[in-house]
Amino acid sequence: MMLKEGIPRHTQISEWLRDQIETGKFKAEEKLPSENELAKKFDVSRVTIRRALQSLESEEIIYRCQGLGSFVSDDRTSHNLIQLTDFNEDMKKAGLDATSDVRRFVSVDAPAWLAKRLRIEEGNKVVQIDRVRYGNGEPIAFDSTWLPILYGQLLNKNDLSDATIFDILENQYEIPVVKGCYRMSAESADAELAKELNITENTPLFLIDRISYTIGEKPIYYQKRYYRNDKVIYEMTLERSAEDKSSSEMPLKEFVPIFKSNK
Amino acid sequence: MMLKEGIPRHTQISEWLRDQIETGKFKAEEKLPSENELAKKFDVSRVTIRRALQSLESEEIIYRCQGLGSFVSDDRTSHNLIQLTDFNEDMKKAGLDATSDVRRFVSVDAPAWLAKRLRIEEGNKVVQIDRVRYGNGEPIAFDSTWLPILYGQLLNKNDLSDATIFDILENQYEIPVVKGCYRMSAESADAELAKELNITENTPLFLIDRISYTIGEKPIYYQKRYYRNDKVIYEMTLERSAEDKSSSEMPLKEFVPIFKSNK
DNA sequence: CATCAATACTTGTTAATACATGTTGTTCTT
DNA sequence: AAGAACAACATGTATTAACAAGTATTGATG
Repeated sequence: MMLKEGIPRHTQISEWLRDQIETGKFKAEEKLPSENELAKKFDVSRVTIRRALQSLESEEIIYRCQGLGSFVSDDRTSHNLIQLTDFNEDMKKAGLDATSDVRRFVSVDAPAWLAKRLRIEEGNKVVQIDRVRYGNGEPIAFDSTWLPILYGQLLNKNDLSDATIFDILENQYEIPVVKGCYRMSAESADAELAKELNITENTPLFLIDRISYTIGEKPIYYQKRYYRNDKVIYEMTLERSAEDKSSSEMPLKEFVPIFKSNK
Repeated sequence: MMLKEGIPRHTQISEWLRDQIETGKFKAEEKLPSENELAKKFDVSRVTIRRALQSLESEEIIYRCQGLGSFVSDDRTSHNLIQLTDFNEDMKKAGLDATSDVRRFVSVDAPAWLAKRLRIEEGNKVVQIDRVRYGNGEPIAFDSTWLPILYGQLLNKNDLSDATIFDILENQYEIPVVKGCYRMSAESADAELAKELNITENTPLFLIDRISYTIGEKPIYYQKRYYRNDKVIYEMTLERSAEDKSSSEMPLKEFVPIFKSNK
């Protein structure tokens, strides 16, 4: 096995292992080659192998047992991290077919409350996009998104049926979303929401309110999404590790929307 | 500096450093002694010191710069961890005075939906506790808590004005909460909720639904808490680290209730 | 005075080596 | 057949050694 120059060997080895695990060459709970075998394979010292394995261990990608070996962790679902997902991904995970209808695609003057969130001047132009989101053809959510004209101009009404805003900005224009600030609350459906979501007026809706930022704490868009309360619940799990009973800090294991079935 | 036997030196050294940092002997952004200095101080090899520092680095308690040294991290607020807090703590952080009125403290037969959540048999006795929660004297939330009789008998109506259930079980009876599963949704206020929270009927409320577990995945209690939507918003922030732009996984930085002021 | 080179410090990488400790299966004994 | 002892192999701990590479200061040079 050849190693490049210029990059630390332990880094290359842990990257190689990470890749093998991610692509399924080493499966969950499978035993990895022993330290000595790996050392021989890469022609490095055992210390270097251990350095590589330590990285993976601290990321909880593998775990190790003295006398037994190193193994691929099973709960690869979350390493204290949660995924920032968009609507389509969430739906796909839930096994639902995601579609959306664009109901409004206009340029408006930013009111004060919006300007503050997007860190722009009041009255500046912003693009507003209103969409109904469907899961298996049924309305699940309604959202309004506001983008500064700078970003809004990059979007095109037609693209939005297939791709998400997240997707387009990140993949087509290399504007990554590096931070998201969510707010959760409840609100009752007004006439428009009731009509679009096919529910009666004043039904309570679950509202997620989000500002997405790109590099340098720069807001990209502000989004308000109203979920049909009978269709989706957000769930999150916190777990305190067995060792550390002292603090009440816990890593978040999951934060996922759960789509309810029709019953 | 003396090291004990039986415990790995690198563990003792990283524990010592962790303690020094936590108790403020080394302050945020302060430079730690160099690896060689530490090696001399503890009379161990530099490799052992590096092993100790690596632990702290992977926990993001310190960071290190080649050529410069090792420094205490500043953002000790959250290391991918979020705190599992109870109502009183949340209120205290927000600078509000937390009080509660116990409205119901009864023993009931567990209906099917509750039995499932608490992993007990349908019809088994559970203790139900309904409380109104106040912040600075104003009603903020209403919650119902159900505990299997095993845990419920440990509680006493009078204790619950001051202490939280969380508190009593963990501190008085050493039953730690090691896991919490939260569900968030919206619901409209029924007559009782409207009366207790001093709002009009059918106002949307923000509902947090929680199962708390102790060691061994054993449910301790199930709680439904209705927050007044005009008083509380839950906020959370996700951040993607600068290096790792590949995955869309982000550590959760905060998940906190925000109490709105009267306006 | 500004610039560059030397140097003294820092952390980073890696090897070679030794022994400790936990796990498992084999083999010898009873 | 059951149990004890052992060997083989796994990871864990720790040392000594050397060199690489980044940072900051110092001092000589133009």
